[in-house]
Amino acid sequence: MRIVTWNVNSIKQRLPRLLALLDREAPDIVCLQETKCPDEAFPHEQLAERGYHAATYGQRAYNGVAVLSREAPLSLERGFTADPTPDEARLLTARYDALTVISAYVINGRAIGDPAYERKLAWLDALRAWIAGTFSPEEPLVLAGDFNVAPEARDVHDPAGWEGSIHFSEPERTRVRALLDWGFADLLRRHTTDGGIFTWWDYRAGAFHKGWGLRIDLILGTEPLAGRVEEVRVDRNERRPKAGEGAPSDHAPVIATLAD
DNA sequence: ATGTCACTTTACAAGTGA
Repeated sequence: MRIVTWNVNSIKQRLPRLLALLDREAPDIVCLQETKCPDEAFPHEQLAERGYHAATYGQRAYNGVAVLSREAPLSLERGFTADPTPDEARLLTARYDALTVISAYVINGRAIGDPAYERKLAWLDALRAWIAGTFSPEEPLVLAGDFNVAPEARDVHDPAGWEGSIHFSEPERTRVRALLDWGFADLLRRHTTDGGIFTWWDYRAGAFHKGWGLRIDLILGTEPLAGRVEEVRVDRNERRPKAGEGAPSDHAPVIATLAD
């Protein structure tokens, strides 16, 4: 089984690259974030031609998440109980026979001390509480998406420079650890201990070219899935300006392969 | 720290969020 997560920064802008990725990787599950697309405008037809069902929770202009799958989900849930920002389309749960998949787009937070930063921490607290009250670590569950948090120093190109900044403050890292403590594994860390693996590079200042990246896109899985990890990699090529049709997202896809 | 991108609107330029 292959699971992908990708913050596409507009499904409309990234559709040619997404379709190419489906052809190239043949994933079973794809979690998308920042689709920036109302549900009725989602490109369902092009995806159906590739054999994918698209479960969507979108809105105009901002946010928006989706789960693509070869099999139609048994049920869907948009948002979660006690979401502090219920008007923002940031979380979608799709249930299948073999597993449950959550696609999440965590609040960016802008800067330490910004009201959005406090909302980010509260959102992650509420998410953990909902997961703990809804699921079991014994069941096959995936929580994948843009966490807007780099978990550890090895996930940051310049840890000393980033320490205490947005995406790499201790309160944010504590929230990610709380999810791991509940019973998730960071699937990439089941495959490799290497540092310097990044999933996001700022569009500005030539950050990608300079290697100024962070690993903030994660695929978390409970043990029934984490125990089956064969490989987890980042498709950095998707971040290159001329690698595909159209401009790149500022995020690269994360691709996990699990034993069947 | 900021050399961009995608989106929106009392739209052909400027503000916003990231």
